[in-house]
Amino acid sequence: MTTPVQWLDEHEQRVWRQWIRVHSQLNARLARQLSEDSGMSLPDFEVLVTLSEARDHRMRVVALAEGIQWERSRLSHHLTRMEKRGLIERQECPQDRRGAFVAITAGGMAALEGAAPGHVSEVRASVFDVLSADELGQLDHLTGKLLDKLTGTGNADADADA
Amino acid sequence: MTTPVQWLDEHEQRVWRQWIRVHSQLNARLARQLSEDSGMSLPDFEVLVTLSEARDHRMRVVALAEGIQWERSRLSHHLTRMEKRGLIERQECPQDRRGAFVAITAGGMAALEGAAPGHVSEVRASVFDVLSADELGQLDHLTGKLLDKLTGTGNADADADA
DNA sequence: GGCAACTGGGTGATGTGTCAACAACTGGCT
DNA sequence: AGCCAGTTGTTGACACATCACCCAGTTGCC
Repeated sequence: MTTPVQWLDEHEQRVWRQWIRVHSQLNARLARQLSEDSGMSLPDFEVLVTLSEARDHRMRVVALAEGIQWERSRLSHHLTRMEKRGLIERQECPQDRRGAFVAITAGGMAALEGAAPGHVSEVRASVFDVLSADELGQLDHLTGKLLDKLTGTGNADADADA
Repeated sequence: MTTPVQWLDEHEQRVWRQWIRVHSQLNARLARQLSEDSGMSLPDFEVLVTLSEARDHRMRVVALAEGIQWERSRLSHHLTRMEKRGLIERQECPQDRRGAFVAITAGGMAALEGAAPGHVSEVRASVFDVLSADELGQLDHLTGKLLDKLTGTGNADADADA
């Protein structure tokens, strides 16, 4: 069956490739800055930020995974590496003996505090300083719309007419 | 150093996290679709598309790396894996005996042709069908602006400290 | 010619992401 | 009580990315 495929037109293709390149460039730049400046990866940073915002600086593994939208096994592997470097530690959970807490260590907090300013500066310089207030609003709107489609309701075509 | 760090305000932070999530969700979805549907990864696809557009369906390794903006070693590793699966092949380059051509094989072309429709449909469904013509224009503008900043191809006359 | 410097491409080690499978535990059911 | 389904978190295997380094061939320069 040759279901007619609607290919991307020239404009769409240009935008699509541009979009992909923005992401990869931006990602590469942020990763390099963080790595060179603080010896930490973007995923490390994400984990540390989330833990640092949690009560008692610790969370259940599932909650952390949920918070940063990672698969459990990815998180587990990553935690193992971070634990080896002393950034976080695992703690037993008495309430549910299958479970575990992940806590940010003092060293992890220090690393985070050392890394944050440079990272934020880079984000600012690469993104927000480039955009006008108007453009920031557009970006908000666009990403919001795309995210709704991507996460919202899978197939249900409930359009949020805001 | 006591350089005052200008943190992201609430709005910027929301947009930033939204942006990151759009990227990771979209990537995950496209990767899964391609993998389940055609047993191929997003990077595989990128390589095959670029090769298929080349004259004689082959390119020098450097040119390919340049075209898809990869580091050479990443490409080399990836080509090794793709060669094992019969998607591409390496050929000697008589003009420069250090060099090599990479060519897409018949199997690679077939795989690409099998994969393309589903991939394009997914991109369309996840992105372009969601946006109005106006929004597409905004996205074009925004990504263009960001990319200029990231790659430094912004016009030289604008920047002071270089 | 001869030598240094560079370029094209590859390799190995290590960090990162995904999938499938697993043991340990919980909780509901009878 | 015993059984079974579901959950929590981990592991192993493998694909992918990055870094540092290497080798062979080319180029430039004397």
